[in-house]
Amino acid sequence: MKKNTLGKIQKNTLHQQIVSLLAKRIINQMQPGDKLPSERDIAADLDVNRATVREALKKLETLGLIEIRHGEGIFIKDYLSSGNLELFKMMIYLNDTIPLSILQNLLEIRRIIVPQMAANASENITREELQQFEAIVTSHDSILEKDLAVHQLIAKASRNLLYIFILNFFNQIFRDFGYLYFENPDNQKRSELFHRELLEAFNAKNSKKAYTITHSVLAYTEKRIFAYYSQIYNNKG
Amino acid sequence: MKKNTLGKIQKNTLHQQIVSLLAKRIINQMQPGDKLPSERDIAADLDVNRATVREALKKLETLGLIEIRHGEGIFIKDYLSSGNLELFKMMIYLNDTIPLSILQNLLEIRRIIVPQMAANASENITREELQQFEAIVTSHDSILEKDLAVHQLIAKASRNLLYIFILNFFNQIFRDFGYLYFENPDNQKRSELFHRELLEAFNAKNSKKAYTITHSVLAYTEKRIFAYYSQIYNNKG
DNA sequence: GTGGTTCAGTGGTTCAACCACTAATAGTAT
DNA sequence: ATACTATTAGTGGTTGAACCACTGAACCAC
Repeated sequence: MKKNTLGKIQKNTLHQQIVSLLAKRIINQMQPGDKLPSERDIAADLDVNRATVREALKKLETLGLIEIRHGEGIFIKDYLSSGNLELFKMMIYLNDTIPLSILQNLLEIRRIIVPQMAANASENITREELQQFEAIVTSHDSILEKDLAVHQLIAKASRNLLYIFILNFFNQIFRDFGYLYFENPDNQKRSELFHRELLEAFNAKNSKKAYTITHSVLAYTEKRIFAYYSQIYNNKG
Repeated sequence: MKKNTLGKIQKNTLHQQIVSLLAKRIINQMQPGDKLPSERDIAADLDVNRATVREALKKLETLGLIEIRHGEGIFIKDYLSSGNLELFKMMIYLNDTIPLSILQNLLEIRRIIVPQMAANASENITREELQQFEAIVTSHDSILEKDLAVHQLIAKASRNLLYIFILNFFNQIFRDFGYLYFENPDNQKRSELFHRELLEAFNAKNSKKAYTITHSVLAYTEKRIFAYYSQIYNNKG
């Protein structure tokens, strides 16, 4: 079976590896409508048990990448029509770096959604949540953790469940890549300023200001990240 | 929900039933951090095989509802911090009807995102896509299918991958509940008008108009749906 | 043609066993 | 007493073989 020949550290479980393997193969080499080999064939091909393959397939199905039809087989779905954000996230993580275009897409939508979320929050935030906000701002956690916590609090205070789940998506990505952004002290100070200003706006229940402040910091973030990327490309070229 | 000409044949697989069962139990009766019984105990309790339970758990894990730790057990995650939109969707479908508050949340965010998407699309749409748009508008499909297709085309033309995946979320829900909305001829005409107007705006590459038109029809939709709900409540009370 | 039957191939489920990891405990050496 | 190690019980991870349930195609009878 699977001999771990002391070469690599196999941190991932077997079915997780199969998920990555199949996902890459599907996205890069197959077309919607194509039929995958049978579970038995995949298992034999990878030299693993069929149950393990099934667990991997179950995940790919949940992501909207494949459709499993009893008695027929496994088919590639048109994931541009049926894929969900989790699939999008996985596609990002399959590569080592986020392509600039994808990053732009991500930041653009974030800039559209989050300010409105902040505006809603300013109108609905409770006294208790305001205290939590203050506790976050004055805490000594890392700026990344503080920023994530602030955003999560905004989403909660918006009183719109959907905002919470959408923000989870951004936060989960930002948690993995955001440390790079906050290595720059200027960026760190900018976010700390944002937190203080937003807290003020919330205290004043000024939704328009909350919107503007949030939009402003997100625009700043975008500029800085693009500048960072340009720098990389220039150094390479 | 789904319109089936002949009625209700639903043949859920075993592990799908287990997903629903466990999801309901977790959401209604358990708290984040709580420990689920072991896979063996769950299997014995439900009188099914452990492999079947594992497939169900795999799905719940992908949805961000639980965390499975090798050697330790299965724990409820704080899904308000880690759940994704697919979990949100499943929570909707666990009940037979969407609560009005959730529907409001859904429509509100749709009204924020989709107009911007249309504005982007008007600037980036290709000649070929314009022809596809026209083909959709002049086709004889049901208004629901046409509307879904139009939205999907907008998302594609926006040249932002994320819009596509976000729109999938809305479309998948709208596909199941939208037929109700289009039973009303006025709503049907309103959407057909929207399609024609938007096509015009796209042809003129008028992004501002595209935004306004889209925002307008979404606002109309919201009003009609709320009116519909109010009617229901009045009839009941 | 139409409808039923058979059959091969596929996913769905079961069973029993073992592997791998974790936390807690008991035991040992210092 | 303290620190370290070995053991152990319980958990998820994986395996192999077998059978069930569904689908589509080929075939047959009418």
